[in-house]
Amino acid sequence: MTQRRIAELAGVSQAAVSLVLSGRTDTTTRLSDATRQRVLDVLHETNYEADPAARSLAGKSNNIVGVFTYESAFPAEASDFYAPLLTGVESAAEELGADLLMFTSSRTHDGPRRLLREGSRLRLADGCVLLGRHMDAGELARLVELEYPFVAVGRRDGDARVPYVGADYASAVGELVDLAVARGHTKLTYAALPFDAESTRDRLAGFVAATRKHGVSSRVVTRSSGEAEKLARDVDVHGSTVVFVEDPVEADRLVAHIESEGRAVPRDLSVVALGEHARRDEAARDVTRLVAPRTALGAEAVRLLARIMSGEVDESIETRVLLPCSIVEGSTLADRR
Amino acid sequence: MTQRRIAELAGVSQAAVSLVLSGRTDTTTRLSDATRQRVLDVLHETNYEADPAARSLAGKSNNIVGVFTYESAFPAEASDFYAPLLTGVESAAEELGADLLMFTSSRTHDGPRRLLREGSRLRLADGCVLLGRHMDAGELARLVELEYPFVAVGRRDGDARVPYVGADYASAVGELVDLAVARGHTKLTYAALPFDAESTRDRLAGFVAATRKHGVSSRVVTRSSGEAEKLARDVDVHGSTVVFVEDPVEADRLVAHIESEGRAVPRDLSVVALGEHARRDEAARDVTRLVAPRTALGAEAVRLLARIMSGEVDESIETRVLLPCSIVEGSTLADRR
DNA sequence: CGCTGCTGATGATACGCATAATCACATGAG
DNA sequence: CTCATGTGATTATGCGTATCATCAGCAGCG
Repeated sequence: MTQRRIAELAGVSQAAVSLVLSGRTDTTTRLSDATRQRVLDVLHETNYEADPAARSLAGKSNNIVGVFTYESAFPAEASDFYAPLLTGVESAAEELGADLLMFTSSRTHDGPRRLLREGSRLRLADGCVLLGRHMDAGELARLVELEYPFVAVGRRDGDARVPYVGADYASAVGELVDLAVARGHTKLTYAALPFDAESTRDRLAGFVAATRKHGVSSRVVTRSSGEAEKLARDVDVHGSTVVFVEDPVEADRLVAHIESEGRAVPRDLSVVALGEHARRDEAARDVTRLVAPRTALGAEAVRLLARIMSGEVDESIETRVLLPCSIVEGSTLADRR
Repeated sequence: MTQRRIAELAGVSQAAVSLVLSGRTDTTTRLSDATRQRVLDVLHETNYEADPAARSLAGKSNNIVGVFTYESAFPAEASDFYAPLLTGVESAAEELGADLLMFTSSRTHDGPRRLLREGSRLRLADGCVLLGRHMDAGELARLVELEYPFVAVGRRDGDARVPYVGADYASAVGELVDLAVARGHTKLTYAALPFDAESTRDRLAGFVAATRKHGVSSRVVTRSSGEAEKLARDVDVHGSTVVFVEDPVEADRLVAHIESEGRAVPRDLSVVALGEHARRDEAARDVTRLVAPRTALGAEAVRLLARIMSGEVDESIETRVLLPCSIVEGSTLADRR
């Protein structure tokens, strides 16, 4: 079913059909209400929808949002991370009446997925949301140069032209420090992940700023996962009463380790996690922690992308958004007053 | 970057570029190795990729697999059901080098999602995988008539022309009956869901065939969810020693109810579930059950779709596939010998 | 030399849509 | 009556690609 067929059925020209569909009512393009109605009737009868390929070729957008994940998104291992994001992406897309084009094809034989290898398969989508912990800065820069509309999920301050929607870890970590200080803690240890990701820097910055503000004693150690024992010793040496553990899994491990030594959390040591893993064991301790608004991140990224695509990027639009994290008070931060 | 630009750079015509890209070597379309190489060089330098929209318009496919879910796919409530399916879909698509177009836009204000409302947004995909418990038979029939390539996940025997990949529930239920009989059970009750879905009929058929084969006493009751108590009474009246519960959640409830009455499972009553819910509480009883190969279903559906799309549907291809379920022996089926 | 057959490449066209340019016609003013 | 004006529709064109038909050139052969 094409516009030409519709036109024949309605006894008009193809152009007339296109005009009716576009809904424009300029002075340059005029149609009488009668013919307009005739065309509309046929359109309705036939359930016609314009061929998106042809629309695209003619320079129109199709309400298709691209989704690029730097790893496979659905498998159980990855789904903890991606599922809430995709939930938000999907619901925002649904609100916008947009479909999602997931670029699953871009796996290179060994390395991570690469976006630009895809060439212009990208162009089928009107814009693209980028998900993943480890994005290639070079690719982001090339996307900017191509003037391809996209939004990264997660803070990406490296290139000032990269639009992103991220979680405001700094503030949330600051709040947790406030809470610890309010409860009488004056010696704090921060256990950082040995990554150099944006979010890692962000959390640490929040910690440093807040401890400085309160003038409390703080110390930062960098620890790989699985070193709960070493971490516990580090803390003891410093004499901290609370540890801020960046990796939530590691926080659980630390709690388990402390308790396995016959000490108690938070009586002997308080533990705060700067994140949350989805597969939290229901039976595990309710660790005091921050929770990133993952579903909101996905949804907001799509909405921002929609704004960018609609051409409203007249400087007035803020293309770098931080959403607040929430705090779960939990039961592992003692009151030392 | 277009073929015309490539052509200018290589000093040939646009048609030549297209011919090189197509890789054909007919007698009707000839290019000297020299020019071919020249074009290839330019193509390589520029990282050119054909515009999928134009390709599509010119009648070519784009390696895009459509995915239609009859409900939102990612939210936690639905993700139990969809996540494993999508995992399979994604990995098979990745193997095929295909991208996934997810039709999230087709929500009607109240009712379920409708596929054909989408009109030809569908056509951007070369074919489509349909996921969901409740598909509209009319829509499937229309898709067949449109000769649009698609594959349904889940048995759909209503219309003989509908290709599907489903789980072989009948055989698996039969095996479970075999197991129960082998363990000395002679009076069996089947608690069916009050739906008229294909899979429901399939499971019941397997039960009926197997009990008939063994010549044991069987009885079928239809029970809505949440009626564990009534179900338990039904079973007692009949004097069955084992209940086959179609709804896995209901099976858990039944076990809990029996035990709350001071009776034991499987000592006083055996319970077999004809399915598995993903959110199984780790602490809950390890119910004897069958497990549908959901990830395999998704992957196989995409592979079948790929075969259909490539035009190999010369009757020789089986477009209706049943994959075997696996059996988890669990601990709720007693040995009565 | 004229014809055929072959090779290597190009021109033309269609795909379905959006849109600028154009046209037919009626109406009113001069 | 003629010309400007406005209205309602159509024609023409371009988007980028695939492909068929065509063409120029050249060699072989009678």
